[in-house]
Amino acid sequence: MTEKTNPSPAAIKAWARLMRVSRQLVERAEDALKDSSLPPLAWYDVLHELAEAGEGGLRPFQLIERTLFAQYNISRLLARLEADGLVEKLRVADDGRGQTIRITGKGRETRRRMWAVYGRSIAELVGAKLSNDDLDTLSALLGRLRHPAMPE
Amino acid sequence: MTEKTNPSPAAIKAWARLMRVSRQLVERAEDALKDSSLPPLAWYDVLHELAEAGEGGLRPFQLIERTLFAQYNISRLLARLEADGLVEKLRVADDGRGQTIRITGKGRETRRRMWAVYGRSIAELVGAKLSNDDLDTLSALLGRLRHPAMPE
DNA sequence: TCTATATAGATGCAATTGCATTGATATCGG
DNA sequence: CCGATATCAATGCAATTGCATCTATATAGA
Repeated sequence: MTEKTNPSPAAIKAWARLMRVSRQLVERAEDALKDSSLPPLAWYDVLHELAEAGEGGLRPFQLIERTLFAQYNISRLLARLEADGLVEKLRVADDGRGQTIRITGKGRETRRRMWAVYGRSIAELVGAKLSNDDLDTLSALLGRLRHPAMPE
Repeated sequence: MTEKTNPSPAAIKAWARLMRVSRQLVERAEDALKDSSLPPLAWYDVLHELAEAGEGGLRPFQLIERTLFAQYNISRLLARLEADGLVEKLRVADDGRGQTIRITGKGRETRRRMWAVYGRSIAELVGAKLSNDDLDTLSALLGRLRHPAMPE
């Protein structure tokens, strides 16, 4: 009987901090983007993955794996990105069900402008608050909370 | 010129981990509640604050301060909680604009049943992954990322 | 007191999310 | 090759969120 069902005070506190801080940081980063009339973070996440993927693009299900967004969410987010001309959908030869999503020049440009704001938020909200050593410690601790199947 | 506008690699990594891990943990906790046919985490947050507040209850704006939910969000969440009989709204004597929200017996019971599931999630997702020392370290690091005006 | 401004909370409407399901192709077992 | 099952992606519909605004009361200042 090793299964713990009641969390320790230390676990509860760490959980509460994690919930609060992450929510607040997201909110502040979103606000910064809005203040610059830029799209929300979710768009950045997708554009970032697609930019890294290069000309080969990515299949929607690969984006789902990388971003943790729900399937229907990616489906509609891609529709919006396509409507804005930030990505293009390409039929893929070897799988009639699927498609490949590729970032466009305009998409790269939008991502670049978002990063100018988003990166500054990260620098201010995290980089300016902890030393690099502490940041590494934090990354390591968070890494141990990942689900086994989680990427990166 | 001390203002950093570009985040260090360590800051980017910590940010990315924080975003990913927190999203994933929330999702897993929400799933656990759903699997038990219980309301979402947001309800727990509010019921928890109200339970701690006791019979005196809390004003909606106090809930906003404590939970970080948006004003319109609290307004409608409270309407749902009231419709379910989990809280009651009381006119407050000294401020005609406001009201006081008090948790009901049914609300306390619902909170209790939610905690049975939520607490187990915390134990499994966090408590079982890190030692108490590491949890304390994590809490301390996250604490330094809080916005100055953030409660707790 | 009277007007201007601030605060508490609700709400109309548009956008997004969540859920369940569907349509379409792929793959597997016999 | 054929039917059963699995995978990829889209979508109808309900619920929630976000934004802007609105109503009502409180407070501050002339």
